[in-house]
Amino acid sequence: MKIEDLEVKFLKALSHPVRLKIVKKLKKGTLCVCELDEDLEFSQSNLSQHLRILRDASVLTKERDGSRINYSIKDERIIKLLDIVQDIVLKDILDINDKLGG
Amino acid sequence: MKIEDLEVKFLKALSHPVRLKIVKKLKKGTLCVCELDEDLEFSQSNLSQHLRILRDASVLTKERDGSRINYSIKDERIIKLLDIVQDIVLKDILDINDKLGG
DNA sequence: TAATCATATTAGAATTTTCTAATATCCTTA
DNA sequence: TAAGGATATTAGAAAATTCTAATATGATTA
Repeated sequence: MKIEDLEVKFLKALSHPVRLKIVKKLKKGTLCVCELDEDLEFSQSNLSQHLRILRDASVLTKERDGSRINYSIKDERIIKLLDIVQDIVLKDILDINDKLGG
Repeated sequence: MKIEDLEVKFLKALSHPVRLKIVKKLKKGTLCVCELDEDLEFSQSNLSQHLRILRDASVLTKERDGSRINYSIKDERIIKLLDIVQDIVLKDILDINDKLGG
């Protein structure tokens, strides 16, 4: 697989409301699937599918701990990356409000 | 629209091989549509559609110059962001090769 | 080792995205 | 103002993604 395809795969993994929420939850540290499942409003199998997509794209890693599976963000720079995305989007909202507000 | 939706929209815009290629082409600076059209292997209307998606997601901005339209990256941090994505993916490839190679 | 808890996989329907082809718009120049 | 060049829009078919429901796997405990 070419580098560009991997980049697209990586970005695509983050481009989903549920998956982005999952990754944000993990910014503070490792969580098991059961904890991730808590306030996400959809089925367990769906969560599992999203986790697989995030793993396959190298966003998350998993590790077994007894009967539980712990997930964590694979690379610290992913947190930085999400912060940049947030900044860009926020700036954009502010710019729009400026133009509307006068 | 909520912040998270905008973040997803932004990331989704970048998550397509053609669109990522377009944005990378623009890292060096502004280009008109005709220049972007050059070595991209698909129809003009399709290119135009991708450009709209990138605009709508605040990745690019456009500006008219006579009969031409120039596109550029809206926020410098987008370049930084793409570099981080590349680094993460590259590191991942190297790690995998390490494990395979011994 | 049977039962149970935690997580993963599969199949297929529903939704969304993408592309092509046709057409429209908007600027420039003759 | 007609013609041509540059870009955008639209409709709809094709392809990809997402979700649900059912089932499977794997570890723990009774």
